Parts: sequence; C-alpha cells; structure tokens
Amino acid sequence: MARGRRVNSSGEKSKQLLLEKAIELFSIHGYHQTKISDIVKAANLTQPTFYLYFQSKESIFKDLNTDFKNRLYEIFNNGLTQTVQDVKCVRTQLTENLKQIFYYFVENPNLTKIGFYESEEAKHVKAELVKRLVATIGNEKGQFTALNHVDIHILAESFVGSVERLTLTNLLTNERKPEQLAEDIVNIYFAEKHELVNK
Amino acid sequence: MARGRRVNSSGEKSKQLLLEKAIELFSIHGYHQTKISDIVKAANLTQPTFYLYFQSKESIFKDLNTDFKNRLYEIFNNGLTQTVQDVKCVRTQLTENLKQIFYYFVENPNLTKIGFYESEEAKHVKAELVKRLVATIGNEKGQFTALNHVDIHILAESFVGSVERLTLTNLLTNERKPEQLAEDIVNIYFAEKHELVNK
Amino acid sequence: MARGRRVNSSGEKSKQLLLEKAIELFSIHGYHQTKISDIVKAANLTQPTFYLYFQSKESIFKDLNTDFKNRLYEIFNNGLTQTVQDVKCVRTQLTENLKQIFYYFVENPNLTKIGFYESEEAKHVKAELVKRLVATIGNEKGQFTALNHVDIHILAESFVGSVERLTLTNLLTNERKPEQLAEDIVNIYFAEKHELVNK
Amino acid sequence: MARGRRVNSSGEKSKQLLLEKAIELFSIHGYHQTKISDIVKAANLTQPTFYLYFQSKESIFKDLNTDFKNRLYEIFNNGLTQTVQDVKCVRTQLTENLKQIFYYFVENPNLTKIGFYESEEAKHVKAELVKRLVATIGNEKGQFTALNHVDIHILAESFVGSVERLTLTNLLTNERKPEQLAEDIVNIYFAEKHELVNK
DNA sequence: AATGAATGAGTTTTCATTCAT
DNA sequence: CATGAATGAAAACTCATTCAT
Repeated sequence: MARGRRVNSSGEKSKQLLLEKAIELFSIHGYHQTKISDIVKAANLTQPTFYLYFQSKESIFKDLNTDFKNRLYEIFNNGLTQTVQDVKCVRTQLTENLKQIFYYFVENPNLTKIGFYESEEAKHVKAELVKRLVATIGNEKGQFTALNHVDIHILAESFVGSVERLTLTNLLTNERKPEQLAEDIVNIYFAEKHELVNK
Repeated sequence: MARGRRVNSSGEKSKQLLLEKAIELFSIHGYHQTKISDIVKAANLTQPTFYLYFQSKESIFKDLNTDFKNRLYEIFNNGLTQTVQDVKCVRTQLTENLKQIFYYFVENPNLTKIGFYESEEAKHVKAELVKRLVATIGNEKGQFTALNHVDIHILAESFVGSVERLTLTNLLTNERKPEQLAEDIVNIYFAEKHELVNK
Repeated sequence: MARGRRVNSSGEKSKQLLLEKAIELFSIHGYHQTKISDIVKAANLTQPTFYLYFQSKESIFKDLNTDFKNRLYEIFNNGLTQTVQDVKCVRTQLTENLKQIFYYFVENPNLTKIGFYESEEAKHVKAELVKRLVATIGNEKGQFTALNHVDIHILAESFVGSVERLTLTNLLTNERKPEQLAEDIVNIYFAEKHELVNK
Repeated sequence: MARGRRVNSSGEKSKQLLLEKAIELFSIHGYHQTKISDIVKAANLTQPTFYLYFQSKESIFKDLNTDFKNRLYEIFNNGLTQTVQDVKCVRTQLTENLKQIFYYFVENPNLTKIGFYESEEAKHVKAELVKRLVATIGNEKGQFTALNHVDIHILAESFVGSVERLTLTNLLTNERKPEQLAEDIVNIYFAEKHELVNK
C-alpha cells in the first residue's frame, strides 16, 4: 500500500486539519471520550502523523487551551486600554468589552466550549475575568444603588456566572446575538440610576 | 488479605463506605480519572466487592446523580408549596428557597460537585431550576424596575449562572454562609423599588 | 438477617436439589456457561451451601457424568447377559438393548445431554458402546449380506453415530418413542435376508 | 519486546497466523478454554494486535464458523448440480458428494472440529445436510428394499449421524481415506438390490 | 445446615504511543 | 511527510471459592 508523503499534502495543512478536528471532537465529546484515533480518522490521516505535529494527547489539549486563553486575555487588555481614559460610565465600557468577548466566542464556538468549560484552564480564565471585573467596576459601584448592599467580589463572581451560563444557553445556541446578550447582562447588573428614579 | 468474610464486616457498612469514597473521588478527580481500583483502595476493599454492591462504574455514578437530583427536586417542591399562598413578595420566597438549596449543597459538598457540575444530569437539573424560576418570578417581575428591560428567560438563566458560580467559589469554599449568599444573590437580582426610589 | 439451618430443611434434600438444578442448567447452557451462582439461585440456596455438598464445580460435573456412565454400563451388561445364551438373532438382541438404553435416555433427558454429548466422558461412553457392539454383532455379521462389504468397526461406529444423532433429534424431542426408534435403527442396519430375497 | 512495528512484519501475515493459531487452539481446547492470551502467545504477538484484526473473541469464532459453513454449502451445491441430470443412481451421486465433503474435512481437520462439532452453527449445518439428503434420496428410496421400512427423515438423520461419528473417529484420525469412508457409508445405507438378490 | 460477606486470580478489551518503512 | 504494524500498561469486570457467623 502507498506510503510516504501524499500528493498535494503539506505539513501545515495537516497540522491545521488535526487541530480543527481535535477542537471539534473535544468540544462534542470531551477530552476523555475523544480518542486520538477519532481525531486522525476525522482528519483522514493516521496516528503516527498526529505525533508528527503534537507531542501527546495532553499537549494538543493544552495548546488549544493556551491559544484560547491568550486570545481572550488580548481581548481583555484591548478592551481595558481602549476605555480606561474614557470618562464614559462603566456600563458602556462593560458592554463593549462583553461584546468583544462574545464576538470571539461566537466565532470559535467549539474552542470556547473547551477553553471556557471543559478544561482545567477554564477556572483560571474565569478567575482572571473576575479579577478584571472587580478592577473595572470597583470605583464606580457607588453609582448603582442596587449594588450597594453586595460585596463587589460576590458581584463580580455572579456576573461571570451569568456570562458563563448565558454564553452556553443563549449565545452559542444562536438565540442571542453578541450585542444583545452583552446589553442584557449589563442591564441586569447595572440598571442606570436615573432610569429607576424616573419611574 | 485472606479470602472470605472479614471479622466484623457488614454489607451495609461496606456499601456505604464505597459510596462515600466514590463521591469523594469523583468530586475531586472527575468520573474518568477515578478508577474502581481507586475507590476500593480508599475503602480498603477489593474490586469484586465493589461489584457486589454496584452493577458498574457507570451505574454507581448514575445512582449518585439520581440521588442528588431527587433530593434537590424535593427541596424545590417543598419551597414552592410552602410559599405559594403567601402574598409576601418574591424576594422572601426566593431567598428562602435558595437558602434551603444552599444548606443542602453545604451539607453535601462533594455530591454537589458531581451532581451540579460534573455529570450530564447537571444540565437537566439547571434547566429545571431555570424553569421553576421563570414560573416563580413571572408575575412579579413588574415590581422590579431594574428587570423590566430584560427578557425573563435571560434573567432566569443569568440567575442560575450566578448560583452556579457562587456556589463553587463562595459557598463550597465556606467563604459565604448559605443565608448570606442567598441574600446576596437576591439582592443583586431583586433590589427593592422603594429602596431605590428613596435615594 | 436469618442465618443457619432453615426450618424444614435437610441436607440430603438440598444436595438433591442442587444436583437437579445443576443437571438442568448444564444441559441447557453447557458447563462453562453455567455458573455456581446460577445453580444455587435456581435451588434457592447460597454459594457456600453448594460447597457443603460438592468439592468444586468440576467435581459435581464429574459426579454427574460418572453416574450417567455407570447406569448406562449397567444397562449394557444387563442386556448382554440376558441374551447371550439366546439363539435368537442379533436383531432381537440389539433391538432390546437399544430399547433399554433409550428408556433410560428418555427418563433422564438432561443428564443424557450432559453425559452423552457435553462431557469429555461422552467419548469414552461411546467408545465403549462401539466395543460392545463389535462383540455382539461380530459373529453374526455373515447373516446380513448387506454388511459384508463393510468393516465391522466402521459399521459399529456408524451405528453409534446413528444412535447419537437420532437420540438428539428424535428421541429427546419426543418425536419417536424408544421402541420405535430402536426398531428403526435396527431396521436400517440389519434388514433381514429373507425379507430382501422375497422381493 | 519493543513497541511499534516489527522488522519485516506484515499485516496479512499476522492476521493469517492468528487465524491459524485460533483454529488450532479452539479445536483442541474448545472455545471457552482458549484464551486470547493463548492465541497471541502461540502467534508470538500481543493482545492488542489480536484486536487489530478481529473485533472480539466471539467474532473470530463466528468468522471461522461462517467460513466453514459457506465452504461446505458450496460443496453441497456443486455436488448437487453436477449430478442432478444424471440418470445414474443415488449411490454414485452420494458417494461423490461425500467424497468432496470428506476431502474438505481432511484438508481442514481443525476447522472441521470447530465448525462441525464445537460450534452452535454445527447444528444448523447438520440440519441442512439432512434436508439435502432427504431431497436427494427421496425418489430413489424404493430401489433399496432395505430402506422401505424406515421413514426417510429417520434415515437421513441416521446417515448424518454416521457421517458425524465416522468423520471424527476414522477420517480425521487418518484411519480411512475420504474415498474409502464415502464408499463404506454408502455401502451401509445403500446396498444394491441386485447384489443382495444374487446371493 | 446454612448464610452474609469477601477476595484471588484471572479475562477480555482499550488506547496512547512508537518503531520500521 | 506519512503510513502500516505493533505494543506497554492499564482499565472494567467475572467467577469459583472461602472465611466468619
């Protein structure tokens, strides 16, 4: 039977293909229920080829998660730096940041399912999100009376919990668009003062 | 170890021990990384003994989850019926219900980690929670101006997300007591009108 | 839970029951697919009780087969001695002997399935049958022209083969009575000369 | 043994080797007493290699039996069609058919022990043989006076029983050649009329 | 005489990984 | 670059058998 390099093949292409299939299968079946043999079968390649590009099953999973995390942190940073000087209220800033995050999630639904839910890294990612949230809303909390009674850390954890669940049930299912969901969440947590008083 | 019955051994005791160790190990390492051999080792028993009391690894896991789910649904039901005639506002009712749930979680932290996070059932449990929440807050939403702009389903999902995350990060870590956390969450979602207007 | 000797129980009765159930299950499912646990379940007893009466799974099986073999050899012997002085032709003697064997088979169908088919002993039993057949028909073969061309050992083996198969397909299924089948087989192998010539 | 491909190894060769060893061991020790570990040991391979070529222990056994059956049925069919138009008597036809079957048995003694004796399929194979025999000798029975007194189904079953036993005791032990045994059996069952009358 | 409880010693099967080509 | 062939190491599960009561 034919062996060796295939016509029209290229290392990068194979690696990319393996990555894609891995993301797909990991996201559907989870890490443990996804076998290397499944991944290479989906990519129409063989097991030794997998080891040509990745050290191990664990390492491809880690790579995936690192990519996800790095990209997400970039978004965090961009969002922050963009609006830090801004006098605009937290609402606008948060909404904007959430939108960026959601755009990324929607564009990479499978990777999100792994990096934001399935992996160990997910915990760190969410903890980081919480940390940044605390920093962002820290000073401005006073604005929102509704929130005066609640510890800011609790609030931030709650917020991340909302993001976590709504991403899964409404964003990745396409029941809500990134913009909508971002506004919804911000509306829940940061109903504007004037709006309430006006009633 | 010699064969046959051990001195002072009792079936109920062994089964209970296995269950406890299983819950503990599943909650720490997850289903796939927990081996039957780990469970029996922790219980100071052997593998055939495991199969004396449980059909399979899958079945003990399912049993665990069914127990968790059933007990939780009981709490849901009790909570609901208790306050249905009550004219008291949703706040009070929700707070009370949450407290009961949190009490259960705190008393069974490991089982909670399995039944509310690790298992497939967890999805159904949370979906059910959402459903009941929608029913509970449905009529009363008008009261809370802050919530007027958000679809009630989104709100309920968000609420459950908050519960999910805060249970993990604050309740099961003993950083918040059940009563405190219940009030915190209700305060976040249902700041009372008058309170706001008074400002 | 209750332990110790049951009311109305008697060792012999339990042993007998176990034997019966063992015969039944071995005959249906074979030696390897019958578990001790199946046997005691069928007898409504427990595993240690089994070992009270039998040394091992292998030993009960051997016992069964020895019983079968011994009883069968008795029948062989009776048959032979009864007719040895008889000047009557082999036909009559063989028919009678076969009938006795078949009576025994029909009365103990399950044991027969084990001792004549399933076990290693079966081979010896059949070999013995062949040996005795050779002795019986040896001198008289000349009578039956049809058989002149065939070696007597081949003939005897063939005969036993017929018995073997017909027992299974016609006797134990109750499609033929012992007398009928005995005559059929003898008719096949020992059509009388005059009968043929008369045509 | 080091991991990975061996020097000079070939899949087809390994599969064939496993098959051969499986046939050998199954035929000697039977299905239940033959372990996968025995088979691979005999083939100087390892257990995972077995599962590279066969789905399970049961499946290799079934495959073996299906092969045996199919080949045998082919022989049945060839035999029948070859002689159907032939006016020659049943004797010739039967002898020829038996010879073909016996050739196959002798060439595949171990497989025969499995497919004609050990397996569940064996029952069907023999039932089929009976069916075909009935069809073949149906019309011609009248010719052979000896057979007039016996039901044709009994006769066919008896015939198959003879084949069954003689194959085991005389053919596979090389005490009789296929041609001899075929003639012997036919002689037993179909002594020619004239031959008898002439005496 | 009988049972409740337990285990020693396997058995099949799986999967990530690696060597030779 | 890629594959065919193979395996080390472990996993779940089974069953005859035995000890303590």
